[in-house]
Amino acid sequence: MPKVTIKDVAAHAGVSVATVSAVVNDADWVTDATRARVRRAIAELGYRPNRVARSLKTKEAYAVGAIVSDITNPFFTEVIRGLSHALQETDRNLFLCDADHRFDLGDAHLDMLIEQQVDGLVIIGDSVREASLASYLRRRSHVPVVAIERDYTIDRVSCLLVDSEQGAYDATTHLVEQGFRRIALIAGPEEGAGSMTYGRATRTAGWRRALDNAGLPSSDDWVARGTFRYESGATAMRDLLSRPERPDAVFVANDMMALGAMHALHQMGLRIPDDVALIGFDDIPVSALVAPPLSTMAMPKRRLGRAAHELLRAHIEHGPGYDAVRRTFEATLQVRSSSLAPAPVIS
Amino acid sequence: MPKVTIKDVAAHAGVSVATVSAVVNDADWVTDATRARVRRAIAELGYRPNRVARSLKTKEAYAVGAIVSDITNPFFTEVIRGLSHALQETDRNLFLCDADHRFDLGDAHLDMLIEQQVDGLVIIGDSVREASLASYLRRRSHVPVVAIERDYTIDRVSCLLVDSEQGAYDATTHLVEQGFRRIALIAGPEEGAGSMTYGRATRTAGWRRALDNAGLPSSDDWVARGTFRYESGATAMRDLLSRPERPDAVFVANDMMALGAMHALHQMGLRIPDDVALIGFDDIPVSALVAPPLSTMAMPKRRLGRAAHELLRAHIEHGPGYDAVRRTFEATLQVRSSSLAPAPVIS
DNA sequence: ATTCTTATCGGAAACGCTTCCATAAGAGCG
DNA sequence: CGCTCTTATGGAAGCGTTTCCGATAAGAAT
Repeated sequence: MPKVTIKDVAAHAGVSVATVSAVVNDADWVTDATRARVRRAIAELGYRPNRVARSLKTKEAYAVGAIVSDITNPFFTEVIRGLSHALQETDRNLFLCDADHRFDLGDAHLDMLIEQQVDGLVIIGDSVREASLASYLRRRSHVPVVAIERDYTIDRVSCLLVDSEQGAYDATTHLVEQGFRRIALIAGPEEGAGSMTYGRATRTAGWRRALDNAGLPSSDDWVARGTFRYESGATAMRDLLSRPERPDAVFVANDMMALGAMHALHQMGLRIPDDVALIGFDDIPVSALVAPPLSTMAMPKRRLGRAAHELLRAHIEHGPGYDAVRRTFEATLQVRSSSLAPAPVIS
Repeated sequence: MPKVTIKDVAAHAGVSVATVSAVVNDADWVTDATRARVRRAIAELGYRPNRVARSLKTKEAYAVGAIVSDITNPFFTEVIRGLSHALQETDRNLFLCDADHRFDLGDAHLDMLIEQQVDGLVIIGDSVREASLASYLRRRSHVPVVAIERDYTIDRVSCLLVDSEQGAYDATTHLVEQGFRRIALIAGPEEGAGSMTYGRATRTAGWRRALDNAGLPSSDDWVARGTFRYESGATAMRDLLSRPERPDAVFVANDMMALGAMHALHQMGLRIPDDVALIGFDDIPVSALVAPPLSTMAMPKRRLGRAAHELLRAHIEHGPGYDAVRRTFEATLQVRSSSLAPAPVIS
């Protein structure tokens, strides 16, 4: 079965290729009679339009590219699911690239996606360096770009962020309200200085504001640092427990580390939340599954994905010269057992 | 900046488009001098070849499509990572589609991928019905297809499977060796009859063989069924515990359900493995993180992804008329705390 | 009956690239 | 020095679409 093209259909239906194209694209000038004839020919021959040829002509790829910093991270896959669904509804394909935390891979993928003429780009997490992206956008076609959970200060790049400071504040305040008084923090990598301005970096600020607000201490004696990965959470927890004064609660900057902390606590025979309470950030699916279920700040993951698509579509339709958008979403408190006051026993 | 095409480069370098094409594609007949000149023109203009145009001419998409039944499932994302990396090395793109357990979505994606002229297809998990795939392959271009963890009996479709029967046998035998005697099973959906022949379906067979082998009972009184999802594991566990005789160990057909079972056990105040031991299947990353760490049968996830790519590439290069391959991988026992004999206390 | 609209359709160019084939210029040869 | 043979390069067709514009036919208007 040699591929059947629009010409074959035209011949089979006894019309011109222009006409076939018209009925495929729902042009309004085709007679019902011929339309039916063409439709029948299409069905009989099993014709499917060739998107590649169409793209070449229309200069639309009917596809967007996405680069994600870590496809095995549950947080990101939820975002991708949201994006993917939205895309599917507008009949667009998704080029998905996994950078696996490697910037060189991210750059390589960026290259390919541009060559692939995608009509939009979404960057999820920290997968592409600011400099790489900026230089691409400057010297090459300026495709619309929207970033999720990554804060770029590049012209024409829209950013979808989560209000980490406020989220951290809410999480910590929740701990305060539950009666905890020695509230430690397991933060992400050292911020400030030359480091990039993640949303996450400000989680420390939110924690501090909440404690200041409650008249509780927020000195560096109460903070340990991790790398956002599971193991580093365990290490940080052990670090915290080895200090002179033991915390009775810990706010952890993301769930993966909180899970690690939980593991360390279990190992040392400490109970959660009775001995040490815990609250995380991200609300990855696993967090509800561990014992005890982990309290956390929930992010609108699917919505982030969908929003990225909507923005992209708006940018694409608007053509060059749109205004980059910068939108921040709220994280909402998700209370589970790990952060509850020990006094009134919860079943 | 209007897009710079091969013509612009040719003009700028004072050569023909054919020559530019030749140097881009590393043809061997170009003089070093002109090659250098063209290279410089390319650099100065920031030219990047248009893959769409190239694809139209060469009839190669330089991309493969993948349809995954659930992108939020950690098992699948590991497979995808393997696939993605392999693809990246051969300079091919990945169209990734999430079917979200919906066959209609899977079909829709199949449609788009075919229109997109991908040069290969990999189907991960149960995302596309056998009938849909068969009809596509019959009536349309026969692109190479390789399925992972899904057993198709379609001509020209290669399958990469895991030896579930043997894995289940090993898992159950491990339980026997640890001294457990009342070993229950939480299986997947009802098999046999008209249901499709998952690799997973044979996990029941492996469990049974191990018990028969050890002279232990393997009647239906010891088996509960789930849907491979977390909640169903909890339900099945409660079901099992409500029966006259309580099991002292359970082999669960996948980790997600095992996690659910674990949750149910915790809720009822039962200890693992002291009261009931547990072993799962898949070795998703979370399994190492829960308390107690879950024993499981590890699958070569990344290798599956890479193998899919290699097969696909072989099929593509061989052109039509290749022989479909059917390869099965071994699952290996991953012992953690959840399945250890309670007698000698483990730290 | 003639002209003018209007609705419906076909011809053909173009999108950016690859590739086959022709061609021009040297090189080698008797 | 004319000839062939090689080597480097350019011309042009064509991949499967879309789309502009012109052609045709039918009916309306005169």
